[in-house]
Amino acid sequence: MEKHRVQKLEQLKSYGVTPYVNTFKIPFSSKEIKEKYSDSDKNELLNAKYRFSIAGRVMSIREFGKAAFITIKDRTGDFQVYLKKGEISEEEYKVFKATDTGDFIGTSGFLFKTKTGELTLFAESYKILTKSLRDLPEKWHGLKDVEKRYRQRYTDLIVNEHVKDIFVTRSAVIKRIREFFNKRDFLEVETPMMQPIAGGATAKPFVTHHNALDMKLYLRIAPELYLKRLVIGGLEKVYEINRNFRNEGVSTRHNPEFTMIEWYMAYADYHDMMSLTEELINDVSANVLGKTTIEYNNETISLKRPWPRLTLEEAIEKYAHIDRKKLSDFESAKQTAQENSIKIDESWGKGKIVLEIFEELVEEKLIQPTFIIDYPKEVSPLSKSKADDPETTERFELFIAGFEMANGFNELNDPIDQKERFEKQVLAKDAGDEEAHLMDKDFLRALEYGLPPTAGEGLGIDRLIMLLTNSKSIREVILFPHMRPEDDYDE
RNA sequence: GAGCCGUUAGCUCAGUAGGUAGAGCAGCUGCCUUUUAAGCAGCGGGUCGUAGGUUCGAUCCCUACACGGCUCACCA
Repeated sequence: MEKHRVQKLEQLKSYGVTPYVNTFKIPFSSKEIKEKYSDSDKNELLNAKYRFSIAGRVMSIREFGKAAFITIKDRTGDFQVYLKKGEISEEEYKVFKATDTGDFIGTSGFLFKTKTGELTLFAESYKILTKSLRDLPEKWHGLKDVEKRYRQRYTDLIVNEHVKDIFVTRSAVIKRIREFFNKRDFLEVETPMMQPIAGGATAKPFVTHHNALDMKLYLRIAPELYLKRLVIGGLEKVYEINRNFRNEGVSTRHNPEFTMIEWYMAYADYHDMMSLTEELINDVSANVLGKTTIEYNNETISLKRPWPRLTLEEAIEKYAHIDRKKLSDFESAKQTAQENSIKIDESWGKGKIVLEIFEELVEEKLIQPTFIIDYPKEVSPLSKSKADDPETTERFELFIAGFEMANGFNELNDPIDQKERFEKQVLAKDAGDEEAHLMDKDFLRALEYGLPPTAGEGLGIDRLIMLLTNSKSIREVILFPHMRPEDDYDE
């Protein structure tokens, strides 16, 4: 706390004025008032004396002698208040003198225009609604310290306008996504965040414990297996927007908890899903940003449809200039990886090696939206195989700006095949692969009742927001990104 | 988990080839009744991230640790 502020707090109390007012009614936001009167004639305003009450946080005070201009800020923007000794009571003037930037004030008066034509409220009454006991960051440079910005997001939001814009955009994007799916007759559902078996993805889960039931629970790594149970139950078209938790490293693209939308659609296939994805991202960008060409990290990205659909091998051939014949069998794939200094593990099969080559040599080059299709079965334990090629699955991933944005596939609905794949995962788990799937017997039972032909997809909301707000780090689009605790802070 | 970089006033940043620190904004005191980075004059403010070490003396050099950023690894 700042001494001079505490002194002013004491002063206010000595006047018999509370520094924390219970309520103050403001019928209109600053923006609403501006929209209505900004174009009004100066003299007309003076004659009409439109009276309003407004409130907000004091961002700056420009004082001279017996008058002052105060800029306050509410959620819709800034508004200027003019205050003149003699036009408010002596006591109110004393309250004004005890005002610091950062305080919330409430004031009533009439509208007028200054010499420079700025719509301003001429104060006839004045109150401090909430006294602020901490100094705001500096007014020109704002708050730059990244650590403080994330830890004290409230401060960041007060002084860095762009930060607020990102989260306004985030909210609008999610709202539009909901509308997109609702319009198409999808049902929004919520499935367990705490799961006895963390399935639906390959990732290390967080573990917790339920005391009363004395059982281990995992924070979910994906909602996938529950959503498919719902399709089995006849819901046919479902989606869920919620958090997933993965106990892995943090980076500019990874936060331990992140938001995904997953949706499932019976009687659709993965090509339908790709088309829907093109439509979704175009719709969201057009409606939220008003455009479908966006700048990201000094690249211009066009969302114009259709987006290329390349198989893994085609992409490697095109972007890494490696003949796909060199990927056709295990030995040549292994040799190709070694020729390109890509480290491979002894346990990997051909599919995993080809995927690794793709990730090392191609992924970052996929700046324009591109679907990579037909992934090896080896790395796709929940996807359906192609009818004419059982080692390849009908699966795609979407890449934009060099990173993975979405992952979708035709859902494996053969319970016997699924059981075999789970068994392989269990073997891998026993061999030390912490990310391998566990056997989920209830899910197999559900599949035995019959899952209609279904395609499903997951799309990373945070990454989509990064793309649409030109944010280089995922922390810029998450209000409270994960941080180590502060060991101490100044009082 | 590894490497590199950073941490100085409320904020943004300088700085000391080792002699306990400065600027602007913010704050305080004056003057100023239409300013908007208001202006003018003056004043106060720092265990220089933490703990050790070297040294007559450390904010500066060394070591460890903490937190953060970036890159890599893991991954979405």
